[in-house]
Amino acid sequence: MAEKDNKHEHCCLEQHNHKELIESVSMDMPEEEVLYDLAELFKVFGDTTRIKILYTLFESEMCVCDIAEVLNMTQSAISHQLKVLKQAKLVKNRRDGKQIIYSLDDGHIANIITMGIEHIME
Amino acid sequence: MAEKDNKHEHCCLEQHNHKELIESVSMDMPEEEVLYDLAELFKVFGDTTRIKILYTLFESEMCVCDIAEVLNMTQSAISHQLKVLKQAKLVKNRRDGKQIIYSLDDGHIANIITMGIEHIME
DNA sequence: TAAACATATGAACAATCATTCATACAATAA
DNA sequence: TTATTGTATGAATGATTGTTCATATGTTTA
Repeated sequence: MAEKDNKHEHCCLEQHNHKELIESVSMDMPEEEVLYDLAELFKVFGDTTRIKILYTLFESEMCVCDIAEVLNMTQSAISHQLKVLKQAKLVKNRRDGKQIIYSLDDGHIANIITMGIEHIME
Repeated sequence: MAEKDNKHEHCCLEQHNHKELIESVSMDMPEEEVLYDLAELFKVFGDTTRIKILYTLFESEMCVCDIAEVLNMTQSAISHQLKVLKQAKLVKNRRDGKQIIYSLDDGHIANIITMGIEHIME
């Protein structure tokens, strides 16, 4: 294997074994792709509008227009965010005549949000 | 109370009771401040560098320089992100001579990340 | 068919963010 | 004290993001 480029300049005078440390960390560190997907997922939860949409859909499935009314936002803004939520597989939709009905698409959503609530409540 | 401004233009012809819907949604919707804090928390998880730092600290407490070496990033970049993690109360630190030792500051971290992993694994 | 309705989407803009660079601060060693 | 080491931080920059506006797509009604 080739030498890795060291972005950090040096390191503190090591009483501990750096090689062992780096090895054991990279053992348990997930693949880069998993880390990326994980961050992308949490990014989706990192916006109040999307959190509100999820809370709204906890109540019941709903068409885009209803969500917009409930949250007092434009149809366009909601539609854009629903697309993000759908790409993250957090919501799904179905057509009912002219309307598109959105609903939650994952059982973990409530758990993830609950965990977050528990943390901020200390 | 004054009239609420309607950002959405109108709404789909309502077979269902909008007032009831809006009422029951706003019943279960958390306070704006909670929603904001919640989104801020998930935002912190929404970056691969910070996720990597958390995974690193799962292994053991560590000084800034070690984290930088393990992740092959500059001390400055790590330090900036540790500040974000600390503000979110996800890590804490203590001084040991010249070094600042960082460690995890919350029991929910592993659970939140695990939930995320479970979702992306479908 | 044309008109109305519900939703989706591309472009534009302002706001936010992660990293880099330079430098400041704090503790120890000489 | 001065030099060195470990960390923090402000400014600058390029990249990303949420909303708005205008418009396109798809469905139903007249």
